[in-house]
Formats: sequence, C-alpha cells, structure tokens
Amino acid sequence: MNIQKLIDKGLKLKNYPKDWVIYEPGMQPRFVYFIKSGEVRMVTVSDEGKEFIQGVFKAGQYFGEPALLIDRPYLAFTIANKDSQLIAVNKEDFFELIKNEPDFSMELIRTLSKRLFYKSMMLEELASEKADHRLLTIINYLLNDMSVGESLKVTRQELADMTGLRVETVIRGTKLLAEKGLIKTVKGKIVKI
Amino acid sequence: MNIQKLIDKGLKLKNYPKDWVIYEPGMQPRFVYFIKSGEVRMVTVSDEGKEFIQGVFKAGQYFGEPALLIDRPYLAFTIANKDSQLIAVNKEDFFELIKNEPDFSMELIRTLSKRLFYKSMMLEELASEKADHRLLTIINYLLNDMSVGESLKVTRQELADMTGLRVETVIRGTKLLAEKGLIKTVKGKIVKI
DNA sequence: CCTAAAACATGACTTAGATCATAAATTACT
DNA sequence: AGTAATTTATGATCTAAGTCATGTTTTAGG
Repeated sequence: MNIQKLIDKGLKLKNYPKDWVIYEPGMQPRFVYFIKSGEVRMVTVSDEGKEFIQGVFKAGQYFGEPALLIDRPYLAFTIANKDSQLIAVNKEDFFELIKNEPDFSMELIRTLSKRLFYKSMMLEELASEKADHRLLTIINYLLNDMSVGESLKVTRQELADMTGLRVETVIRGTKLLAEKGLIKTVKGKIVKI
Repeated sequence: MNIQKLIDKGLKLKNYPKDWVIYEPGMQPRFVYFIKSGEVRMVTVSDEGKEFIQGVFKAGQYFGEPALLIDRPYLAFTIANKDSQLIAVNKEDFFELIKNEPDFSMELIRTLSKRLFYKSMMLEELASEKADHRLLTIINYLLNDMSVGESLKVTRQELADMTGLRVETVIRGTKLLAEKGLIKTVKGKIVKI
C-alpha cells in the first residue's frame, strides 16, 4: 500500500515519540496503523515481566490488522522504537481498501503469509531446539536481507527477547557460535559473511 | 470457500489414507489443499526427531497457502490423521479464486489472521511461560469451541507435541492443574466445565 | 574528551523440565 | 472375553539454561 495514497485520501499523519505506547493488550482494535516513518516493535509481556518481541515494523509496513480483522482484543503492546509518523486507518476505511484496491488485498494476503511463515519457523525453534540452534536461526534470519560485511544492529538483549532466552545465555551462545565459526563477530558485533 | 463449488469447476477429489504424507519440508509448493472430509495435521520435526504440531485442519478448511503464496519451500510435514478426501488446487486456479471470488479473498484474509493470532499466542507461551501455564493455555484453547461436559479427545502426547513439552511433563502438569481445580478430569480425560 | 549509561562478559549456584526406567490402566481388535 | 497395543502414571536422576552477583567494555551525550 502506498502511504501517499492514504494521505491523498485525506487521512491524517500523527507523530509518536520514541517509546510511546500505541496500543496495549486487552484494548479493542479500532485501527490499522500504516508507518510513514520510524519504527515500531510489537511485544508481549509475561506475568513475570519477561518481554517477547513478536515483530518489528518499519516505514512502509502496517500492523494491527489481525486483531481488527477477527475482532479480538490485541494481545501485544506496540511501542515506537524511534520517533515515528503513523496513519491510523479505521475499520471501515480498511475494509474499503481491501474491497476496492485489488492489489492491496493481494499484498495483504502475501504479508500475512510471510508473517505466518516466520512465526511457524520460530514456533518450531522455541518448541524443539536448544538455545544455540535458536540463536543461530534468528541471527541468520536477521542477516538474510543484509549485505556482506554489514553488522547486525541488535543488542544481545533484543536477541534474547526474540528467542525467549536470557541475555547471559545469548552472550554465551553467540560466543560459542563464533568460536565454532558459524557466525563472525567483530568487536562483539555480529557481521554478515 | 465452498468445496462443492470447486468440484463443480471440475476439480478432482483425491483420497488419502490415514498416515499418508501429503507433503514434506523442502518440497516446492504447487497446490493448496481443500479438505472435503477427514483430518490433516501439520508437523515440523527437529533434527533430534521431536515433533511439533503446527496445526490441525478439518473438513471445510484448507492448508498449504502461505508457502505457495510467498513461493518458499514447505517447512512442515502434512499428514492425514484419518482417511481423507482432498482437492489439490494449483497455483493458477488458486490465484483465480482470490481474484474472482471476492468473498473468498476476504475469507482467506480472515483465516490467515486467525492463524497468525494463534501462533502469536503460542509464541508468547513458548518463549516466556513455564510448563503448567503453557499447558493450561492450550487446554483452554482446545476446550473453547466445545460444549460443557464434553471431553478432549487428544492424548497427552499430542498436548506435548503442541506445547513443546514432554509426555511425562504433560501428565504431571495436567494432574497438578486438576488438583488446583483449574481443569477437570474424569478418568484421565479432560472435561469442559 | 570525559563521564554516565548501556551493553557485554564471566563465574558460581539453582532449578524446571528432560531423560530413563518401569509399571498400571485404558483402548482397540480378533 | 481375552490379548496386544497404546496411553497414562510415577519415581530417580541429569542437565541446559536460568538466576544472581560482580566486573569490564563500548556507546552516547554534554
């Protein structure tokens, strides 16, 4: 979906400062959010306060549709990772979009499929694989759309929050993977080879 | 999607006996499968042979679209749980369906959203919660669309394969949950209250 | 450039759940 | 009904990863 199109339709941009909570678990979904600029993370938090990163969304992407489409309260927090500009599209407008923009409908199906694929992969990992395997899998996933020499700009804590592990375990794990030559690190940063 | 409609279009039903493997990880997706009758389970298997149930599909449902839509090899096995009748719809026909049956497109979006929702919930569980919490969550999920007094017809092993736990852990866990009154069991069977 | 904060590191100890082994209870089948 | 196969049950270890405590290094901001 072209963000400009939404703006042309008269939808308003809104600014969200870094760390702003866009929505919370339990809230009834009213909008789908399109990202003009910035970055948003979607996290669930367990009773004991442990965070799990369900996804990260960047400029050009949108989030919040599944809950809206099946009419169930959100189950995650979405929080601005950086200062961000979003367009909140309400239910009716979103359904209009699906109906009247045939390309969008197809694009949405593909997007949902991609996310489903990622979640299936992660589920298998969390259910069956041990720490190092899990770690290697997301690292490779994150490195996938990067160019050789580039380094991952995620912290060990974030890797922990994506894998359900603890920082210490991630630290020890990356070290081990680097020793085994399965990943390359330069001054602690994980680098694409 | 109405299965009858597909049959009317001239698509052929095919029989799959119980335990038949419909597709395997690594295969290039060519079809979306609609279930006329029977039941299919989708499982991933780790290197050490541990199975994880990604989903169970029943009559009227379809499976295999995500991989097809994003053109990536399957990552799970799909296996007939019972003798089943399926219709394999090829890529072109499936895209036709999306384009020309406006209701189907919307239905597909909803279906994908629902599955995404379930996977997000399970990811949070596997990443952050401990055994008993995980157990209680799927048990409640499974009990959800059942009527009071009815009993779950899944084995402890299947619960284990849905939660990433081991049978023994599931057995001890359900016992504990029953003692705490969080679930009700009758002769080992978990019963909806 | 200097300081504070964030991120990374490492050792010691604890624990939830896996693993292994063995048996009782159900269920399914001839 | 009787036997085999599956499922449930339970105790005894074992171990990967969590937890806690205390550094060191890197990064960011004035």
